[in-house]
Amino acid sequence: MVTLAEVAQHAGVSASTVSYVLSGKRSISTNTRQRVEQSIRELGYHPNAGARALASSKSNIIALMIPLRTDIYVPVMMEIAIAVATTARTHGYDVLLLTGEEGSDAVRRVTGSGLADAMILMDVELDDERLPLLRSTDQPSVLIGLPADTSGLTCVDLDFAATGALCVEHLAMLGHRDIAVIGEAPAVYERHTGFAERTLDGLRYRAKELGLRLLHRPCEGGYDAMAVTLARVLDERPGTTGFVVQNESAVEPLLALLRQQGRAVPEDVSVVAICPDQVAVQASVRLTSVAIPAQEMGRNAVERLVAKLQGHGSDEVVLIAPELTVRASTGPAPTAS
Amino acid sequence: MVTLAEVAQHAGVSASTVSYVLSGKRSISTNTRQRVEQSIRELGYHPNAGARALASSKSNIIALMIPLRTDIYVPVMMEIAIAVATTARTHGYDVLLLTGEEGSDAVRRVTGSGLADAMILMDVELDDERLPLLRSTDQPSVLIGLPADTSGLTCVDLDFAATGALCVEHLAMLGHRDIAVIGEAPAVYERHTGFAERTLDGLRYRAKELGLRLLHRPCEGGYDAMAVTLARVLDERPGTTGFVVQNESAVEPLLALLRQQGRAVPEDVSVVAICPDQVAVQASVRLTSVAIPAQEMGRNAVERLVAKLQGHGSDEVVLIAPELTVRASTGPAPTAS
DNA sequence: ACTCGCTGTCGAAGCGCTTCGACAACCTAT
DNA sequence: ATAGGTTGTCGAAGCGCTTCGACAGCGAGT
Repeated sequence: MVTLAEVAQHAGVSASTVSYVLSGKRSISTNTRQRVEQSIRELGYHPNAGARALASSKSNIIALMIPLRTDIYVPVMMEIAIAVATTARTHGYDVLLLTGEEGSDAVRRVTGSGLADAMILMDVELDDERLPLLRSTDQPSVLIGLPADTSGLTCVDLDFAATGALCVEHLAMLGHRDIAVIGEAPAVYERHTGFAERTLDGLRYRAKELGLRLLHRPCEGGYDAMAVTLARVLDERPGTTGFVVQNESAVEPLLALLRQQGRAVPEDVSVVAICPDQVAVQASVRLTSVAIPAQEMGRNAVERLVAKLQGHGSDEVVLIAPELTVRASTGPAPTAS
Repeated sequence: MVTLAEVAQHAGVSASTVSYVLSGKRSISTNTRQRVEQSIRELGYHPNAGARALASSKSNIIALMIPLRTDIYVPVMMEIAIAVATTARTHGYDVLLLTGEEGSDAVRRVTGSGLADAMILMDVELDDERLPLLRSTDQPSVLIGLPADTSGLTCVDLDFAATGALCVEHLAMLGHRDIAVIGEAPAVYERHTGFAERTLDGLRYRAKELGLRLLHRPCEGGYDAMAVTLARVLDERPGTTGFVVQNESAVEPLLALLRQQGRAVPEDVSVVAICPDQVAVQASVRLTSVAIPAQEMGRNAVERLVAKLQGHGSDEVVLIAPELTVRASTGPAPTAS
């Protein structure tokens, strides 16, 4: 293992000079810098992370806490995680992967040990147990998702309320009056995951404003669950012509079931999905959808965090505006009678 | 921030004693130990990770390199990652998330800087650029996946060759003679991803042994791509009655298309999938499938790695035996006219 | 010519921990 | 009673780096 001291010796300068070449925190003559850089290359020097962390009390690591659960759309999580990792790298940070399993303990461990300089939390619940800790520590953090009380916190998320509103508006504009919402699994609502509830709020509020009838049913996803849910919906509201689907694993089953029942999409019923674009275009009917901007959320979270670590950057809530892309699954409501 | 020295002072012992209480590397009297532990609790002490890493030259971190690409089944990757993270924690390790983006550089960076003690690589190609580096360093590593040459490496993977064979056998036993394989996206084969090719080898070898006809077609996934692929397959081999699907995003499209064409599953055609159980049971027809044991792979990889870090544990290739679960998508071949 | 203020470099002091050797205190075996 | 072995504790060195203050050298301003 090559050390700073060896590089210094090889280049004929002091250790501190090498350090300054590396960090750029003091000016170094071009000549010296080149000599040092040459030595670094020749010796294949890599600064030791532990020593750095100890001396500078900075680890250059960002902790990312991902949920253990797999009842919410996994590819979105993965995409966010990857976006976080790659964006972090462009800022010189590495990413430590924590699973939600440890909960608050993980937060304590990481902040306490200086393992990471900052953290990003995903899958935040409305009243998350980790929040008090986050507020009381001086370690910067960013949440992906929105808790009930955002005071003193920085959050990045899709504006799910606006997303809900947008879906309703689109259907309303096309003349649909009876709308059914196929939601996430019941467990997601039971644990008060913000995004699901906020979407629902947006849907309901706008539906009321526009005078539409709205029926919301959680759904586990998969064919069997969807079949049961759809049957119930059509039983209660036979006139339903518009669907909003928020559970990606219910999308395809819904389309198949509708087809099976002889209801054409989009001639008889319209379907709007809230899902990643990839899902929307790969479905059996190209879906009109509001995309979940996973990459942007991940990137944004890191950028906000880095800003905080550099001193500028303040607590704020960033809501990404939803965008609805019209594809082949929505059309004018069938004229009644 | 509380330091070891402060704990020592509070407990009335020396710093080294506290250290030994923490590590258990020397015997400590019950009395002293309890006093120290009490102080640790009272002061809320957390050992500083950087200092620890520097002094012990161990970071207690395992690096996990995941692929950036999203053309292979993402939930499997995620499940592996989560299994790695949770298993690592039970052994006292944290996980550093690296994306494939940096390639060999990441390996160099991590080993050179002592950021991690060991690493796990996913999505290994048959002739991976990172392998020479891995062989030449003394840092322990485990691959999830199988390169062409495994000498000097530890690998964990599902036995995909056996998986292919198993699928063929199952269909053969049911009387199917003409089998079509719907594979991963062409890009996956082009970059020589081991698992895809090994599955194919297993399929072909066993098909030949059993005297079956086999047709393999890569497929991007999604409805449109699957429609084209299926049309070609049925055009070339109209007598095809058995399908093996390895691309999870082609499964549902295939089922829908078959239904659409009036081919009943499993009465007219049988479908075997290679996919996680969750996908198999959520499909529109409960699928006979060989499960991809993501959790087991992640756990196994970590355990092997930890063994290596502790000195025991040697290079070896662990192939997990495939298990085929019969569900509702396979049945006897229709008697030829 | 003399001071002032840069610029570029160095030395030394830690950062908080692990670990080695030393050693006092005690126990056991002779 | 003495040598030998345990057991529990301590002090000090050092892991590889960052960073602060010091200062030599030099050009510019008066």
